[in-house]
Amino acid sequence: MPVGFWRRCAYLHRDHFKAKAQTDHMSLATIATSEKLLAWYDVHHRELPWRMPPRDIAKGMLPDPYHVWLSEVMLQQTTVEAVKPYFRKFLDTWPTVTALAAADREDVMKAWAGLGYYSRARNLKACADTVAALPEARFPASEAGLRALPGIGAYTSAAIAAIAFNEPAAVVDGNIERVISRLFRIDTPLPEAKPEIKLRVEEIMPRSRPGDFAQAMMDLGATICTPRRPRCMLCPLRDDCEALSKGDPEFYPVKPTKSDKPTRSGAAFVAVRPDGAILLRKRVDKGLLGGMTEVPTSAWTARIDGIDTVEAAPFPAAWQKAGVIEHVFTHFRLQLTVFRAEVPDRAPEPGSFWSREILTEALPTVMKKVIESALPGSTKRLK
DNA sequence: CAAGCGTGGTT
DNA sequence: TAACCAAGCTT
Repeated sequence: MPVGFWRRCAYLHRDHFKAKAQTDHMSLATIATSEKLLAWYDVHHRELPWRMPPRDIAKGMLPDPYHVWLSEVMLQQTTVEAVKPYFRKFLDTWPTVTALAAADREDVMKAWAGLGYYSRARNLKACADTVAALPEARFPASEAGLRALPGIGAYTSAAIAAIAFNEPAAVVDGNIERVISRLFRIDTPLPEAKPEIKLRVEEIMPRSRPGDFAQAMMDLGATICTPRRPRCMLCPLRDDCEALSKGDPEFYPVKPTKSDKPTRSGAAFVAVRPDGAILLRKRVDKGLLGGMTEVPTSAWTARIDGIDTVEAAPFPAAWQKAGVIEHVFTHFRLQLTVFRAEVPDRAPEPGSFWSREILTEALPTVMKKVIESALPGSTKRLK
């Protein structure tokens, strides 16, 4: 290939960037960075059930805002692999936001059971109800409009606006905080560094492809610019990364150390009726496991040697110790001593109910552990 | 604004 | 094993 060919290519390349800088109001350097990222994304993007690939975005298509919203709420502090089956189940059961608004709240909680952070499920339903009542039952098409809805905060509103509505919103999640703090070697610890990170994102964000750019940054953070042992040799931004040039990308972002979790303990009671039904009750609609279903338990004390005896039982019965389960929540560890009793049919106390459909109840994982320890096999779906 | 809020996977 | 982490929001 003649030398002139390559010179011409380089020239056209620069010309292309100059044109982009004009239309996107960006500097040449930041254009170069974001163009490298988008070129990488075009080839290496992840295929995800809720995602419209860049080739279709390029044709002018946009993903369904309902799909984007549902996936974004599910993905809050939750891994992609954990979300996939829930996303499919929700879409199968409630194909539109109108369908979700028409659903029973209890059915939504049951479908969310196991995914964690249950305020998300309560807010999801409240948000669906709100959107369904809007003209034409459409999601607001702006970041500000979305931000006002329950369960939609700074990140999610920007993400939906950029991905589903092509609005040039600055999307900042945990991945992007990591990528940006390394790229610009930001020594300010989180969360203090958030405003600076957002400014940097606004700087390098190409106005032409806001949704692809946000997802490209997240894919880069998830697959290349990982928290530990980042694969910098494969990174499309390796030549621009200040942390890499100094040799310490793994050091970023700077975060305060977390204090260790205390342990709480208590007792849980699995009452089994002759027909196999289990006595359950509903937790209040706020706080830990709010709105979810549980077996009767004692209070969970801050002591490891707390109330773990039959004295805390909801009613007298031949309670037998069935085991001890441990569970780790966000801010404490829980140790529950599990008691089981075969009991004759009895009227449940107010707020309690008998259930033979354990598999479909809104039982959080900790309660499935409790029941499983008392009645091995009862929470495992045969398949 | 710091604390509260789940769960499962990785190191 | 314990620590750390994952597409954060609410109060």
